[in-house]
Amino acid sequence: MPVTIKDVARNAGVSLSTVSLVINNKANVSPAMRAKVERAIHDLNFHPRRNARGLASKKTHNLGFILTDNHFSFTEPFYTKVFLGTEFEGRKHNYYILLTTVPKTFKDDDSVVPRFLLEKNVDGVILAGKVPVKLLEYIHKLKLPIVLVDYCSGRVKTSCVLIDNNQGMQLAVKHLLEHGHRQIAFIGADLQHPSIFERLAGYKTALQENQIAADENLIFCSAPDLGPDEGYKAAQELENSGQKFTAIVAANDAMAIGAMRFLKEKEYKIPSDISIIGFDDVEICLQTEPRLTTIRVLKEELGAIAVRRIVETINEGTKIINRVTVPVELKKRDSVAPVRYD
Amino acid sequence: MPVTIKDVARNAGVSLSTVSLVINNKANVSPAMRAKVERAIHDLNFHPRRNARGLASKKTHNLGFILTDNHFSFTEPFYTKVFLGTEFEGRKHNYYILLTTVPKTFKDDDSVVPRFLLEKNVDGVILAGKVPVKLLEYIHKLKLPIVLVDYCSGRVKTSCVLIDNNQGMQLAVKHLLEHGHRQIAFIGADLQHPSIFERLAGYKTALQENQIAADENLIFCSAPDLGPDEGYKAAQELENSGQKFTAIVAANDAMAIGAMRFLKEKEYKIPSDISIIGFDDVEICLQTEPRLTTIRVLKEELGAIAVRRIVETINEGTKIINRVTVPVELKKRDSVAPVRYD
DNA sequence: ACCAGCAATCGAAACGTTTCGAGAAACGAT
DNA sequence: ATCGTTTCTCGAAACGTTTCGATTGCTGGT
Repeated sequence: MPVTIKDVARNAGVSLSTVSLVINNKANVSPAMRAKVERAIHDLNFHPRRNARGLASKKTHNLGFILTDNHFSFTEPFYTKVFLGTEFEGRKHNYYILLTTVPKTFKDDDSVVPRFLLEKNVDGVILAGKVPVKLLEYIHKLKLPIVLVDYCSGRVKTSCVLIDNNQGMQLAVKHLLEHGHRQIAFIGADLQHPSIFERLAGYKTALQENQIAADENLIFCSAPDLGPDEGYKAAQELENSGQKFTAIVAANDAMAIGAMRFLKEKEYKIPSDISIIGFDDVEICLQTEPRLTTIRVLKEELGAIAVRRIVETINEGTKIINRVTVPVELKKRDSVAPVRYD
Repeated sequence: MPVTIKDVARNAGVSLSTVSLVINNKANVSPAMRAKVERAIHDLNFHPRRNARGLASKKTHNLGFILTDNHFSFTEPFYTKVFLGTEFEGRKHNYYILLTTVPKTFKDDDSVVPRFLLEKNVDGVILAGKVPVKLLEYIHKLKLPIVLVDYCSGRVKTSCVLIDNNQGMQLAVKHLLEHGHRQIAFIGADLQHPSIFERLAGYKTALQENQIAADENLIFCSAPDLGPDEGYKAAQELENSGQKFTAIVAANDAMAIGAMRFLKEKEYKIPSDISIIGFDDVEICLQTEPRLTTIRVLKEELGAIAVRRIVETINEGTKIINRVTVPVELKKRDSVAPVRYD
């Protein structure tokens, strides 16, 4: 019943293989033949089946997108945007994205390995955020192209799409310095994650470049994750520590928002008493009171670049591994004010 | 190189078909044989290829998820959650979800028809929000199972997973009535969308049940979409109209948030001057100032139910069309206060 | 002892493409 | 004219499963 390549061949009076050549835009088919076939394809409204093509060509035209459970729950708005970026870019290249999460304690065990890997149902894999090295090694063994987003592993060499974390945090700190702040606290989390580490590094660099000694007592990185509650607690610790501070930079917006909640509960006025800057520019920043000044990260763009990279390596079979860093910008809003001298 | 069903058959000393029977858990295979085959499968670490299975069985184990461009951009946090609900429930049933958007002016044209439909790469389709009837008819012709989420079409009969909009809005309005409010405005949008229409209906019902005549001058539904900017404008119109009002119910949270922005700019205090209630309970509600009282909708659950329904109809081949309505609850937070008499 | 009926197993075709190598046709150089 | 190339087209095998009908071997009723 459904129209197949056979029907097209018959209708056009050519062989199956010729039709296939036309479909796949291969060279060495005469214009006349091509026209005839295209006519038939159009007349019959033919569309080759993905499954059949996949079996014959060993290409699925799917890409896997993997992140860890905890990244997804704590920083969902961020990674959701990245995913959407892959989805839309994927469509342009005729790829669908299969999304899945893995536990961060991944081990090489069928019950936990993403099904699309077992079933060989993807042509490449994009992984976002810090992912278990075991998983990377597993995928590497499968000989599948890999692109990492917002992470880079020393153990397994892959292409990476990175955020300019260091530069971003420098922008934030310098912005505060320009407003006269000198006691600037940093609240973050697990420094195992390179992105957070880099943000902290950027913080230190910016201070040093302005002849200010980074004070370890103003750095709070004991939180295990990057959620608002962790931000709340970090701000709490900061205040309890008795350290004087006039501004906070947070490792991401979620933490900044949590910190704002704490500060407001304590009757601090933002930004007049305390200035604060986030990182990522998720949508909520526009709805906070005051609206959160932050470092804008082009999240969809990260995903889109990852897709382009992986499609390239699929098509060209090139093994070239590269690393691209996506720039970042300071998005000024209402959570920063000049320091008060009183 | 990769291990196939053939290798398993050889290793277990049985025929291809027997292995297939075991893989698919079919009846009529002796325990002894089953054990032997399972052993071989495990020893060889065999996993059948999705593509090959798909070609032979005409099942892709993919589901399509479609929404319209404008729904996605204006109410992204809502539909993203629904999508995530499908994704996670899909995984439990061994289905992947292929996400795509269509323009709301869909016409039956290859450049716009989702590729997974052309390529016969899904076993069923979930559509969320109001979708073009042309698209429904197109999918219907393909004989694919369809489930609608947060929409129901009179033209094409399908299963639907619905929100109890009417009841939800009644809860909201009654909550305000209990706080003494009598002039309650409704801000919404395009009444062509059944969900919005039902919410408005719930608003009217609640008022009538309390012997209050619904005042058409307090109803603002001219916005084309449901975003914050539309909420802002609706609140503006409301205020410009000169009508007295002490509370607002919004057709969704995004509009409520926009309205709050307007009210704050005009120096109204929320909730002491004006109370406001949203609908959907998206995450931003927790970050607004004050935190937005709203009607909680189980968004992931909507998606999950849709997947279960569609998987049932795929497996059982049943043509049963049903409609399930997911209940809703009032989530009290800080944007409602007793009316002031002054 | 015989046979109907059933359960378990198997062989072969089918699913709808791609791809590879072979053959035919056209061409240019000698 | 002849021959070696190049260009175009085709036939057939291959991809890795599922499925259907056929076959074999049992079971139990007579």
